[in-house]
Amino acid sequence: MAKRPPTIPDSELDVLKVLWERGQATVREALETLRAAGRQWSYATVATLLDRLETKGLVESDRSELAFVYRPTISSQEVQQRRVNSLVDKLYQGEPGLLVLHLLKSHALDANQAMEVRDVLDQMSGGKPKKKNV
Amino acid sequence: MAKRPPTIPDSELDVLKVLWERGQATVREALETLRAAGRQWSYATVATLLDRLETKGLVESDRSELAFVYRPTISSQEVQQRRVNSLVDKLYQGEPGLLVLHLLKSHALDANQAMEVRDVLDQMSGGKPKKKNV
DNA sequence: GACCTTGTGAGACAATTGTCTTAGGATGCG
DNA sequence: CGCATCCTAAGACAATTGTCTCACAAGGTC
Repeated sequence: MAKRPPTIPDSELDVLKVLWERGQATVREALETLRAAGRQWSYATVATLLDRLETKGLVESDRSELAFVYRPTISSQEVQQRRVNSLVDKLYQGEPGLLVLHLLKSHALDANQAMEVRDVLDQMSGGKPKKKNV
Repeated sequence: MAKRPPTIPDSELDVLKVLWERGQATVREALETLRAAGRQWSYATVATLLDRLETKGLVESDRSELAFVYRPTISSQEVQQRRVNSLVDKLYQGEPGLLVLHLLKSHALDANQAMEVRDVLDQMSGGKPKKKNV
């Protein structure tokens, strides 16, 4: 009986991102940040989204002050993890490698990132598989 | 005026996958395939999903026979592309490289795929890295 | 105390998604 | 022909998402 993780719609994700950035925020603070970032939402909309996030257990609120202070209870890493897994399951036969290949083929990495990737690969399978049949 | 691509909900995606696999299918054929794959849908549900996909322009139907024959008008590659781009935009600052790193760090690749990845990397920046502007 | 200002609570309301029911047209068979 | 099938059309209906309106409480201000 694993309760499936709640879905996070786009609008809620935008609000969650603000909380990740600042650590915590009131409705008004989140609103300002979102406005600055181009979202033209009303105060009530942000309040609703935070409320829904709390219902889903993804943020919690400190209600001791007049304006509630919201804090995320889920990390961006965890959300990334979920989204990536879901994508891999749904469109890459559960094979993360296929997604990696797809990404590399359609978007060139800059030199730094390419190097990092090589490093990770090298560390992965112990040493570096130098020669093999080709 | 770019009309944003239609969203493809999970249930529709499942039906679309059947069409990709078989090339085309009637409602009943799709239903059978989905049943075999564990989806316990009614005939009408599959019909509705195909209809919605057609409305969105993602499949087209040949109506010359009694039972319409549906065919996808979008490739799985294209859907993958869209999903990946959206994921990268929303959770990886638009940096595909970050997603690649994340994937490699959390899921080890098998040797073959690792090799493939190296190949792609090598071809990418025309050989070894470590060179400034070109 | 009478008034603003900020906040929350409750819920409206349309679009989308997930799934199905029902009505009626076309076909096949005795 | 008459009836059982199979098919599509139309739409019901609840849950979720995207956004907002309205009413009303708590606190400051003069």
